[in-house]
Amino acid sequence: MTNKDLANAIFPDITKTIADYENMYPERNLPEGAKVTRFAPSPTGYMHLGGFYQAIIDYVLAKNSNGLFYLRIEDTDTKREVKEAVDLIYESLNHYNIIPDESEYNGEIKGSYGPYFQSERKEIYHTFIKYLIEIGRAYPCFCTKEELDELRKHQEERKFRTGYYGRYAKCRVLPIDEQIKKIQNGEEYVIRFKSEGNFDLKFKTEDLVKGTLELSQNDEDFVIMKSSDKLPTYHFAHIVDDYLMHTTHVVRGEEWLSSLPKHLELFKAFGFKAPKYVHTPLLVKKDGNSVRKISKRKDPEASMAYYKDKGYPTEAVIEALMTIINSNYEEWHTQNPDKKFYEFVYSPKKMSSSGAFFDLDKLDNISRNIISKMTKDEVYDNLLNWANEYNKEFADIISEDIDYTKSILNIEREQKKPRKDYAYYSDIENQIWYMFPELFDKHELSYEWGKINDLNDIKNIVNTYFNDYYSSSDDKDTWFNKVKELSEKLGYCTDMKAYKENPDNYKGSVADVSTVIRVAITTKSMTPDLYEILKLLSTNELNKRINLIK
RNA sequence: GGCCCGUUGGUGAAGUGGUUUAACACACAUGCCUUUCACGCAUGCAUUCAUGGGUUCAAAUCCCGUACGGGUCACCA
Repeated sequence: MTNKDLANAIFPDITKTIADYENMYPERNLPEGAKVTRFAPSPTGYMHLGGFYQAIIDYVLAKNSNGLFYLRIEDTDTKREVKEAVDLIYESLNHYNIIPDESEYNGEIKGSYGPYFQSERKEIYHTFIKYLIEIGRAYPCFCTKEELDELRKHQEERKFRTGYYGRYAKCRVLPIDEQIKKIQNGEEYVIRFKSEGNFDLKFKTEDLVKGTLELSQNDEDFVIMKSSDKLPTYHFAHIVDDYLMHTTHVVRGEEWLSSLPKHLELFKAFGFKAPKYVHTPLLVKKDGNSVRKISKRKDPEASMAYYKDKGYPTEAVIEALMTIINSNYEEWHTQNPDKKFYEFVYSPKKMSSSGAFFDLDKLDNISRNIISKMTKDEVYDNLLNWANEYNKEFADIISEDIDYTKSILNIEREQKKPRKDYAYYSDIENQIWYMFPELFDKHELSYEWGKINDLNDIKNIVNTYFNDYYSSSDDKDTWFNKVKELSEKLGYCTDMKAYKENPDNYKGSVADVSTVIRVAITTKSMTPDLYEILKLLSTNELNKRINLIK
């Protein structure tokens, strides 16, 4: 009985060899230095910010080098799989226009290195495992869950390192004929890798972010194929897939660092060259005094859906992430405003090696700048897209008179330093509702009167102004001169300098009068240019609002 | 607990032995501008790089210890 007999007993139907697959998936025909990267999420829930952040790195790395970026779905854990997760992954990438060069979705396959779902690659994995068994580097293990629990307990009590290794790996010394007999008897088993490493020996390896690492060799006979569905574990699938798909750079979270020795030993066992690794720092969050990994459950902003729901421009989210990825991105971007984010040359070395804090304030600031630089048409289109999905009622209102809505969005926009009122699309309604009669009528009105808050004074100012002074055809200077005339007539100071020097000498200033008019019409004390607002509202609407003040 | 990684301001960080009195951006504060707000402008915000020691003429930068934080120790990825 030889290892070959054992391999055949386990995989009687596998007839292909590794060489067959190597022929099927030849070296990619790419320019010198091209990087092949992949985003390899497991479909266990929604699209996580941390995953997206890695996808961006993959994408930029590929684009930087005229390489290729593909999407591989790591669905080997059937228990944790969530149905819609794959859709969410695709939708998110699509929303941000991070389009993989190769992928598989809804039966549509792009690329010839697939399948791109691990669950469809079983036969490939089995071929590679079969080879490992044949050369004596993998074996079936019949230990039960109870036995393994027992082993761990035993090790913990003695303060030994836990795990299935060395003399604890009892199944690795089972005679072959016994192994075959158990299999033929239908006993449950997993396949384990037979490690040749020595934990007391260290080796050096390079990580593109962390630099040189000194790690202990792996000596664990870890599971490479599960018993239940005969699917490989992550460790094994990673080696096979990234080898056959010719991945040159593996970008993943630093939580994988500790299993690197396992992966490296596997590559070595096959005689394959390992890819370069980019272990990215985790995205963290301040929680009281402690810092923790950003969490799906506790932090809504961990989900990519959060940014879409709120209506952040996609460029803003990407820019915020790029800033974390390489902090010199921002400077580069200001110097190269017309370049695409993926033209930025990403440097893993420049990446911070500690956990990065994703700052929502910073995102808002970036987003305000981006929206402020859009044309009114762009803002309108983006707003409408967002509203159609998340605020139908508002979508209807802003679609009624498109030009009118655009005029509102255009207030103080076409100037060298446009206003930065909006950080995200869901915020816009809060800031312009008073421009729409139907929203104004529905709104519970609370007037933010300022210094002048006596109702008689207010009514006097407003009535006199609109009866005797205001004309919708006035230009801006005339308009403001009239406000001044009114102020003068009513005894308010029109010279702001003089007023500020001796505020007590006056009952108020032209600023206070302006505020009264502003609040009377909009209810708010802080709005964009009042002149523009008055010009946009109809005379009827103005009259209605004036009469509303009681 | 073992192993691994990390620690520069409220945040992202620049910085790899001397031109750093620690860049830049965000946030915050104050002032100016201004009919409000926003914008813009100006100023302030780490006498110090977790901490102790060492190497050196010279250290945030190199070495060692300590503390703290994080990751990982599954038939999960």
